[in-house]
Amino acid sequence: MDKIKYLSRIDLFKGLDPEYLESLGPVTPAHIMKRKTIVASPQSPQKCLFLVKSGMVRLYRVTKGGKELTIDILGEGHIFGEAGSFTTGAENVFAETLEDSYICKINKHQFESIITAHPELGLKFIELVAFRLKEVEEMLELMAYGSVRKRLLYLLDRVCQKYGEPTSVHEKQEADQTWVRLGIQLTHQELESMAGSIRETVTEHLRNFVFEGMINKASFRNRLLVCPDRIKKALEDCD
DNA sequence: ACATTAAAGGGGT
DNA sequence: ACCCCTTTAATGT
Repeated sequence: MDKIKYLSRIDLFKGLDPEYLESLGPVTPAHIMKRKTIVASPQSPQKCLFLVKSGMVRLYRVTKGGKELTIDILGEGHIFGEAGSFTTGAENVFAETLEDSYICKINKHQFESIITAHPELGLKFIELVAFRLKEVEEMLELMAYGSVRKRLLYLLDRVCQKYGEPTSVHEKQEADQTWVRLGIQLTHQELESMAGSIRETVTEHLRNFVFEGMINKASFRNRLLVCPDRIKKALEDCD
């Protein structure tokens, strides 16, 4: 597929002159990775920056007890990895594809020469990292003080913002309420591993959410329909 | 922890 | 390219 078109969809390169993208083309070779393959691990010899051109990648840590803690799920256009002293996401993180993905790998030198040649990319990069930091801080507060219900609501809300797609006419329609479909398959296991709970509890809460009309699972391909407004309201009413 | 159900993978036609 | 069977994963109790 068209390389430039892919590049323009990467957050870091969004809104840039196509001419720039042309010049970046040669240094951003892409790799096709099959579903369920490890893209990066703490053992990776090289510290690289990765661009997700298409597909889906899950970042997670493994705790001492062998449990996986999902840090984030990245879709098309997102970047991750480490490049020099800048890091997006923490160290000791595994990255695994959730579906067949098209991923581009940039090593430290390539990254540095890109930034040197295009300083405004450096600024953009800082913006992205800063945004991430904000997300993490917010999450931290919630994890420390929030109930499981609150944490789940928060996660759903965030996933909505990231992967919500507008619903079509055939799907859920209600006056005044917008429903979005999540462009991602969220299993109870994954929610558990993000909310730091146990699966049975997640199942129970999700059942309640359906009952309270905030989410709806009567939809194809296991992708939830969510009503973000109601989620937000419930979040405020929580504790 | 178990039973049921749904999805993914593989092979053959 | 399609369908069916087997295996594996997800869900509900």
